[in-house]
This record gives sequence, C-alpha cells and structure tokens, in this order.
Amino acid sequence: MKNTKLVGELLREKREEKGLLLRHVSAELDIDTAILSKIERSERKATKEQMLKLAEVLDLNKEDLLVQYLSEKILYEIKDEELGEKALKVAEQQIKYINKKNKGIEGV
Amino acid sequence: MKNTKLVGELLREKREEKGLLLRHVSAELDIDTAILSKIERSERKATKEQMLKLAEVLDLNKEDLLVQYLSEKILYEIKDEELGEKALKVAEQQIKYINKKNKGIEGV
DNA sequence: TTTGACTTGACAATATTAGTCAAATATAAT
DNA sequence: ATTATATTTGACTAATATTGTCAAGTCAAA
Repeated sequence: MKNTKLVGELLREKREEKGLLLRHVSAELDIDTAILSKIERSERKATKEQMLKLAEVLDLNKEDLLVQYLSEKILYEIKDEELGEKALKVAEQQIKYINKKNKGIEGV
Repeated sequence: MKNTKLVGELLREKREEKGLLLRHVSAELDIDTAILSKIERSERKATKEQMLKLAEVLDLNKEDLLVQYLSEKILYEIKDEELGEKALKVAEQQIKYINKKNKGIEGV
C-alpha cells in the first residue's frame, strides 16, 4: 500500500517541513488556528474547499489529497458498521456499473 | 451482479406484494406516510432504525437490506465527486488493513 | 363525483457541523 | 526561572442539513 497516513498527519508534516505556523496557514484558509490544529490531529474534518486550499498552500498533489480525504469521509460514514466492508464492496460494484452506463450515454 | 435495484424500489415492491398500504407500514415506523412515500421513491433516506424496522415488517433479509442501504449512503456521499471511484478503492484497501490489524489484536 | 391511496411542497423541530474565543499547556529563548 | 510564542482544549454560537408534520394536490377506481 502506498500510504497509510491520515490526511491530518500529511498536512502537519508538510506544514512543518515548510516551516509554516498554524497561524500562517489558517489565515490563508480564513479560519481560526484552533480548527486547523484539530484538522491536523484528525479531531475535525476539513471541508473540501479547505482541502483544495491546503493542497495549494502546502504544495501537495491535489488529486492525491482529495482522494485520501474522500476515502476518510467514506470510512467515517461506516466506522461503526459491522457491515461496512461489505457495503463498500457493493458500492464499488454499483459505481462501476453506473460509470459504465454513463460512458455509453456520453457518446450520444 | 445480484441486484441493481434501489432500496426504495425493493421496499415498495415488497410492500405491494404483501398488500400493505403506506399508512400501515408508516404507522409501524411511527412516521407520516409522506416520508415513507419519499423513502420508497428515493427522495429521502431512511434512518438505520427505520431500515431495520422495515426489514421486520416486510420480511426482508436484514443484513442484505442494511448492506444495500449503507452502500447507497456511501454512494450518496461521493455522487458528485469525480474522484469517487478512486476514493472507494482506497477506502476498501484501508478498511482491509484496519480490519487485519484489529484481528491481530483481538487475540491478545 | 366521491372516496381512498399516494404525492408534493411549505414549514417546524432537531441534530450535526463549522466556527469563534479565551484560557490552559507546551516549547523555546533570555 | 521568566517571558514570549505556538499549539491545544473546551465552552459556546452560528450555520447548515436532516427528519419530521401537515394540508392541499393528483390520480385511479368504484
């Protein structure tokens, strides 16, 4: 597996690597440092907009970060569900089916 | 694939098969018929508790229904996301990893 | 043409999420 | 040790999303 790090951990690492303070980055996002602190420690979820902004500010790959972010959102949704893994598999089958169907239609 | 029907469609079919009216079933769930109507037409999501009750009232397999229900919740979460399918795959990898880790710990 | 089943949409109540702020805790430099 | 700066914590507020009611509307069958 490529990466088992939480989004928050990635953000903190990269921020520190760049020598930026919470206050610098949170100012760009226009939120209090408290929230960014919580995001980095996975105590809160960021919004999608904040993620995109963070990718910019911290020079992280937007797509990779977003994928990881969405994945965590999905996992959060099923974290207490015994049937979560099964549901994920079904969801994957269904999204494949849907995407296949749409591909067929796009060309009309 | 086993089943491409939406949960709502399943519910409506089964209810009609049993000759039950919205009012009968919604009374058991203790909600207005309007909501059940919307649930059956996928205009609203049911709660987990409602799903379990519906499985009972309509003699549907609880596990299957819940899996399908959770799957739809997941899909709803990523319905407008270009990266949704990728995120799903990552989520699946990660949940496998987490479950494996927990299995290891359970036996301590 | 009325009756019963379902649908629709406006609205209200409630729950969840996103945020601020100030005080408490580190961390680090004098 | 003392102060200065960075981060964390938690109580509180604001905004948004979810869940529900209700009444009026549509539709089909008797």
